[in-house]
Amino acid sequence: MTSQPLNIIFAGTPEFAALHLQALIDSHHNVVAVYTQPDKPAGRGKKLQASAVKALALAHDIPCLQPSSLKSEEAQADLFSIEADLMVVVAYGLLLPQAVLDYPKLGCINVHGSLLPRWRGAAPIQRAIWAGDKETGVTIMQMDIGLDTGDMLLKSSLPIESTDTSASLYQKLADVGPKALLEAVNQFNSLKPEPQDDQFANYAEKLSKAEACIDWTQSAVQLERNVRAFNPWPVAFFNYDNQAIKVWQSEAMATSSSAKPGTILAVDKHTITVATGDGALVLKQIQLPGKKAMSVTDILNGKPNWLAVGDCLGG
RNA sequence: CGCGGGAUGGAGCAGCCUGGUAGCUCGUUGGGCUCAUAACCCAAAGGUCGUCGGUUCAAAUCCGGCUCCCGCAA
Repeated sequence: MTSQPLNIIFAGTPEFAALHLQALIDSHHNVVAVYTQPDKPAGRGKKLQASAVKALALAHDIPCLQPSSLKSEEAQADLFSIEADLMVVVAYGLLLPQAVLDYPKLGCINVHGSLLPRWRGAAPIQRAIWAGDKETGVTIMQMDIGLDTGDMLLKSSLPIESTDTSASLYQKLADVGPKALLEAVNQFNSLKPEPQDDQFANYAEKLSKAEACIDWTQSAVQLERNVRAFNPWPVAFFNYDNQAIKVWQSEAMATSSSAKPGTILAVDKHTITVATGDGALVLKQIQLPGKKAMSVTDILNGKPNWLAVGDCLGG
């Protein structure tokens, strides 16, 4: 059962990647080096912040490299000086040139957060929710020069619940992903690479702040998905009283109102119902700038005459 | 030193500018009304006003330090 220990180079950046790195560290394989993006100013103080992957690498005394690109000969020379059988890439954020892909004896494999060929690209998990998919998963693939186009080695799927947010789905995939990765690494030689059928491929475009701004002319069903897909980032929001108000929890309701999209149709103790292009969106948990997310009940307790029936919310 | 908001009974807020009995909307508990209720009426409990220090006869309120939370920007 236990396969030959492999010398592995790991490349990744955020928390999701770190969990995969942890799994490899805990395995009988050797993580000989870690690649991650350069520290960037982040957070409130503009302080340089190390990635989750870097933090984990340092904690385990694994050499950590942070080139801003792998295209330069210099960066590649560093890489080629590391003896490795396999390179594992998870949410790294940098493109790997052909020379890098060819370097490890077993090539480079990638853990991708969707059931390829669906949702190739940057935001597969979020886009699956955004599109209303019923199922998603992770795909382990042999990387090639294209964007998430390599041959698939192993898939693991799971259902998307109607209450799943990108945050919750990340968490679920963070459980499935590392297991699938270990399985793939351990049984690497017996896996049969399966080409992707381009016919079913689509691209998971990166989420943007602009996209999170609620367009009330869209359908309530779509907006409700946006709320879940854009959680925890960038978080769906609307404008009211010169403030950007984030929506953390909502519900789509079928109604046939002729009110202008964005109009508040009803306010009760626990919810605010807003007209959309198709149906109504019931707001349940929202957040004001400078405040924590709170239930509509709490907001209304503090600001009784705010958000009243008839008011029109901006997009 | 990137910009900014905030910390007040269990929750959400007001009060701070113009120091002097801590208020509102809820929740909780008890009672009443009702066929009934998450509705309504009455009553009660519950707060060292984030923390440390300063000014003052007197500080939630003015001044300074600290901790924590959050929005923007990245």
